[in-house]
Amino acid sequence: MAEVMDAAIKPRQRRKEARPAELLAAALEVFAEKGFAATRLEEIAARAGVSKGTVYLYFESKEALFKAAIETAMTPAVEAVEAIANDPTRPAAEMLRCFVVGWWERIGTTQLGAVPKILVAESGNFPEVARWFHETIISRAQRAVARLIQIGIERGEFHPVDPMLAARVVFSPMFAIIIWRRAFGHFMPDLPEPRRFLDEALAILTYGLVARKKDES
Amino acid sequence: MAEVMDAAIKPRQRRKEARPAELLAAALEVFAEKGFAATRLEEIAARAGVSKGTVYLYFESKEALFKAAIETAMTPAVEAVEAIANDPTRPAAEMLRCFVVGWWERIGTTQLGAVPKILVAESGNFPEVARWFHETIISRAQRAVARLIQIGIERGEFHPVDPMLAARVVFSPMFAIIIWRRAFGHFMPDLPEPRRFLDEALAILTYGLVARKKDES
DNA sequence: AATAAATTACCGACCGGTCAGTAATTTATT
DNA sequence: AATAAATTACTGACCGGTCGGTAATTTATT
Repeated sequence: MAEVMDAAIKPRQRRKEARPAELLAAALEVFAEKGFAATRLEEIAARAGVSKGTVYLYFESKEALFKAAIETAMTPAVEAVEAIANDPTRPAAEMLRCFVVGWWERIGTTQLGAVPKILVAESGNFPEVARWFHETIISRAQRAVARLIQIGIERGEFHPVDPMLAARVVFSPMFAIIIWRRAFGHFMPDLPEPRRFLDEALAILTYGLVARKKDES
Repeated sequence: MAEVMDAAIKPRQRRKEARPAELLAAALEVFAEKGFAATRLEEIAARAGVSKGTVYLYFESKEALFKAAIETAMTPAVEAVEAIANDPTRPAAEMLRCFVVGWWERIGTTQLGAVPKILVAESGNFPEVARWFHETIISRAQRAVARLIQIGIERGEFHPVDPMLAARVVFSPMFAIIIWRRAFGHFMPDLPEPRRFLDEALAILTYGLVARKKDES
């Protein structure tokens, strides 16, 4: 929005350094809204405050722009996310909460939250990108959670569940809320506050729905 | 496959009654794979064993075909799914399991499993369809689960959670596995057996990850 | 029963519009 | 003035949608 207005006021600026990043941000936005095939390069260009031709000064093709947008958006978040829950001094349940909340705040609430939806949508058309995403993002994060659960089990804090399966279970509510917000959020005023939802999810995941008769937590 | 071969052997069959259903099935398949914009009508026609022109004998437009494919696929499943868990004589946890397993078997394992992925992908381009899907499928099912949880709470079988939030939490693993299978299943041999995953999810949701010191379930 | 006439499901070439990508041109910067 | 950045005008491929024609089927006629 701001870029577009600037562009209207000051057309034909020369800002070689800033263009790629602005184009990538705009691309992520539009791809997230419309999917790959339905987005027009002209719209991306317009949102970045340039004309279509300019896009080709910085990117080979639409597909290259697409891949670059996803990779540059996600990669810096990966290490940060992986490190989030690596403080084994605290109780396992607390580390789990830290991880989920941290992931939500770093991915779900930001521009990056668009990426899962894009990849689900385009997995059929871009299997290589989907594979890359799954291996370097989802799998990696799930392995981290699985390790964390493994520690919890070894310490006797958790039931002896299958760590990898349990990691996926823990992941599910986060994945679901990110997708739901982006896909159905517009016309869904009754969508729960994500933090409340995640808190409830964490509570259920840690203590379960079933009330014990004897002792209460 | 069989249709295509038959078509190659016996071109130009006249089967007015069978065409619409075959076209809808083929459409659902291709739309699920490629998304709306990227699917070519010619491919749908080919998979249904007819030519492109024939599609327009039975459907107004690509968009009409898209909507029809989704609606006719989902609608018959809705009532069945809603009735699944309406036997309040059994324990709440058992009803919950019934619902999740039933949903998985009726939606997840069939052609219908493609619909959630399509709608996530196209929610930006077809807000009306997405809204319809959310209201008549997701919301409806979640309300059913919420009612079920409410009963569990009133009976003292469940903790006093927020039923609507908890319903979404229960829904998440099912939603996630359906999406994951369709989006990343092809190149993911290590994806868990869905039934094992759902069993683990149910176990965690009902009893929680945290082990109680005093009594063991 | 055989054949001709009428009907209609189906085909596929074609048209028009759209859009990714490119080449020619203009404008900013040094 | 030289060059690099950005725009504009253009091209060609592609695809949704149409339509004249064709072949399968039904009905009428003998």
